[in-house]
Amino acid sequence: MDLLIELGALAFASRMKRMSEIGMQSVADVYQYYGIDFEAKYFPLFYYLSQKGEASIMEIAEVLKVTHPGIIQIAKELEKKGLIISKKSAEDARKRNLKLSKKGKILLPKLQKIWADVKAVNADLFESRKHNILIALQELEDAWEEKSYLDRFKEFHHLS
Amino acid sequence: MDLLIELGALAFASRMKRMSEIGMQSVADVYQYYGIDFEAKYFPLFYYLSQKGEASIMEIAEVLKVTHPGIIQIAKELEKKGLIISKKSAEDARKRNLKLSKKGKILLPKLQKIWADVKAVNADLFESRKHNILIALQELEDAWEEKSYLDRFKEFHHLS
DNA sequence: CAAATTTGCGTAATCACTTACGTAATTGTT
DNA sequence: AACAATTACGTAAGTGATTACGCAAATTTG
Repeated sequence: MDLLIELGALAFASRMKRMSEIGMQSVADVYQYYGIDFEAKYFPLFYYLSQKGEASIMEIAEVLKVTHPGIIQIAKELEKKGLIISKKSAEDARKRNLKLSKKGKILLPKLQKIWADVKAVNADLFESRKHNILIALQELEDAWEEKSYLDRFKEFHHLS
Repeated sequence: MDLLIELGALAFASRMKRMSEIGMQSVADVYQYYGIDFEAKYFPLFYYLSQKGEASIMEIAEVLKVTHPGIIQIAKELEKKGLIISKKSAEDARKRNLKLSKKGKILLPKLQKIWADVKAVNADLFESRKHNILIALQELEDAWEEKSYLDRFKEFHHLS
């Protein structure tokens, strides 16, 4: 008996988490396959810097929708590996700006090639299905933004 | 600019995790709304025991697809709250069996009512969409089981 | 323009798991 | 029956994020 199926929507959160962990591990496997010293968790920050050039801690945290201590931690690791550098902003002394280091810029093309391949495999894995999980996820995120779960719940109770 | 959209499948794992956290918090809100001292993370274990009656640590871990130390931790909390009890198995002295306590059984009907309501709200939230995330998730879990991500990746490379 | 508020960052503690490892009980092998 | 291998459980430490809190710099406002 697969209890997880029986639980259905109620165990949704755990299943999402497990799936996300599998996803992270999968990307880790790919980096290892290429013998590249890069972790899946670095991707959002590193990718954003590769596009934006330079950005402050808070800006990155907001765009990537994580908390700023999370960015600080990942930035610390990437800085230790020499892939990014940071310096105080000239315009605003509160801000610390991050950008790719020379070493990071050298690594970038290799990573971009991997990312492109990952994207292609993902396209096959995700987009070729009748129920597209990426679209489904986006719809759910939008629905959540529009009205909180508890509000939906209360509404349901007034009706029933 | 919404980077998360641009990232698409590549940031899939982080989005899954975030969504799962929102889901967990939502259920927590509902318990609080009812003034019930129960946490979202208890659900899988408590629900399984309510169905199965009695089960060992490892059995639960396998069914719920988490590691056994995870079960031990949650069981510890539930035991402290007096909602479950545990005793060494008579047949196998290595095993420790868990089951609902009297207090747990008294709480159960209230929880079942909440779970039923949550399920109804979820049905509206999840199933009424064009792209059903539960089905999509199931499809993805099945696909993953069938062939690992790295294998897909390698296959893609041999072809390209 | 001084005081109050807000913003950006950093550290510490916490959380819900995990992996790693050790011990005791059971099972399998000869 | 002895010994090896496996299984069940427990503890400790690690992970990748979070919340809570504090300080310093910038901005707002009376």
